[in-house]
Amino acid sequence: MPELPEVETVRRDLERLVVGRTVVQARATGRRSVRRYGDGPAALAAFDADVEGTRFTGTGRLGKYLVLHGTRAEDVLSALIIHLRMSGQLIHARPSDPLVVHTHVRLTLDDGHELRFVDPRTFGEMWTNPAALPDLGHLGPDALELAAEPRRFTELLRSRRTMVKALLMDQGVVAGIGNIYSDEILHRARVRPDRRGVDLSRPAARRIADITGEVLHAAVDLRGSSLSDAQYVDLAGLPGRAAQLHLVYDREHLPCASCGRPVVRIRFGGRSSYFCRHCQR
DNA sequence: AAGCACACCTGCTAGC
DNA sequence: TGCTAGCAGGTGTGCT
Repeated sequence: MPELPEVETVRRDLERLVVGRTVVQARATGRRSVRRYGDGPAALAAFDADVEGTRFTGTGRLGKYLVLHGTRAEDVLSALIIHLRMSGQLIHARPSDPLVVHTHVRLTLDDGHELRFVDPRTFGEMWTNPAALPDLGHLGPDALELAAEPRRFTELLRSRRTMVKALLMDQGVVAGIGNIYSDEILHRARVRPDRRGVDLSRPAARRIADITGEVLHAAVDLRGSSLSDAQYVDLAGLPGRAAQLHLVYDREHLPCASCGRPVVRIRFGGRSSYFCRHCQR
């Protein structure tokens, strides 16, 4: 579920509530959430030992990956890397707060709070990297960073044969955009999702580059998009309000905000894509 | 290169 | 009312 604006909202909450705190106890109970430590029972203890004693010193984000930088007692740098995938949530809770089902990791902090990882579908994961910088080399530039260089973004889009929606969602091309925001960006840029990058006019590619920044910043300002199932919530468990900005996503048959014709949904690479046949060319 | 299909999971809902 | 098929914000692999 979470794309860049949702992950960025969680990062800002972590910066405020978790940075400066030390993990006095780590308790992983969900093996799949810490699967990089192996698939046996020892994986849970290995994760716990890795994280316990870490003092969080800062936060980072690359695309949809969250990074909690930290140091251990012996001044060893480490980074806790978290990907929420489809259904993961990080929740800042009190120990007395009831444990919801699918709580897979609990980190007890030295201020008495807990940082909990909740993930029904168990696609999400967390792991530590001994280096200060996590191994996220397969990712392209972060979408907000690339949007700040619109000429570079424009030429990148026009250099590829791939259909532009797939390009925007390719984390190796630009990191942080998923199914919701790619549809919203392409609608505002008036470009069909199945148009090929090389076939984009320079003005059309430039619109995508400029609008990417606008859409993502606006969504961050409203603390991310929570849909009807409320799977995405912030660190306090509260939904974001950015879904009120959606013009096409999950709006099949509803009128296009520009022309009034119905928004259509097509299957595209195995997932739904929403757009306006009249306004997007 | 690029485009599929599929795998990984649980939960919700639309339709029968 | 109750079952089931289909679908969901993501990513990785492996095959044409």
